[in-house]
Amino acid sequence: MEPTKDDHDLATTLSQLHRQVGAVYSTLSRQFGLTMQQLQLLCLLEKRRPSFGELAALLGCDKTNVTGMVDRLERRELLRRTPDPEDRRVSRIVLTEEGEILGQQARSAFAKVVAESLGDWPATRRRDLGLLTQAVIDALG
Amino acid sequence: MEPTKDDHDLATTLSQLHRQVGAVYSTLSRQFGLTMQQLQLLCLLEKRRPSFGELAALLGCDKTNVTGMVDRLERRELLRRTPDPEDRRVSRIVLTEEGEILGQQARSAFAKVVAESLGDWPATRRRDLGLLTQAVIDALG
DNA sequence: TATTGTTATACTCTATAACTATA
DNA sequence: TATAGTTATAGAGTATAACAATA
Repeated sequence: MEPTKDDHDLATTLSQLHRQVGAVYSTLSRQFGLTMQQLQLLCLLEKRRPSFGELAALLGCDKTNVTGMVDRLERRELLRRTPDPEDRRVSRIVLTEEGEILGQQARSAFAKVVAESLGDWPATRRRDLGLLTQAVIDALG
Repeated sequence: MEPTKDDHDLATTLSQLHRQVGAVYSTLSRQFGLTMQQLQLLCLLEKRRPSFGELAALLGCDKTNVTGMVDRLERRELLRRTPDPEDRRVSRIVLTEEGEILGQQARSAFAKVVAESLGDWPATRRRDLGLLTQAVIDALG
């Protein structure tokens, strides 16, 4: 399907949003003494205990990168490698208590930015935004 | 302002969208033989000839990084440094013809993804998405 | 044989501090 | 003196290819 002018405009707007949200993440991650990728990784581990391959897929990067990222976060005791009882090739990545707390704080910090930016929006507008955003996620996925 | 549960949910959804769009960019940039940051830089130069400081602000990174990024893209003849006639300390960054074409192709490729994903949405829904996205950008900015 | 995580390598991105040339 | 771009340095992210352990 060839993109129309309207598709281009929508794409530009989505790009700007992506850049804007990235800027927020960048600021937050520095406040937590983490890189953006580390912050993203920690947030992804909420209620997950993925293998290295699964985490690579979630992050959209190669699995060889995950080894180093996990090394660095494990050195700071924010997460742990644990063996998978069903397949001895597999290691699962689990947050430590400290990592759990930091991830929770990071998610709250981002929610606070949302609250401060969109807190005075009418409930219907906020609901529309949530529904449309979810729809875009589904459509892109 | 303290975030409500609803703020948390909205934040989660916006995070997912950010990750999803990032995945699209990641795929596209590899198709163009560029890193994601290089692709973003090229797209930013559409109709702009920023100084190094201005480009750093647009990218949300330190100006020292820009020197290297521009070096690498200049080596590939996608952009050029040009002197600013009004201030001899300043260099302005300008796309070459080749860079212009590549940037155009990249923007079209992203627009094509949008067309393929959201092309069958009703016009009103697309307009709502555009307006709400723009509103979020303004609110966050 | 195929898959999981790892290592080695090379390149890129990122921030800090110190430098130069202009203003 | 202040600012714009650069350099040096160090750490982190990224992809490719080759490898050991396990399936």
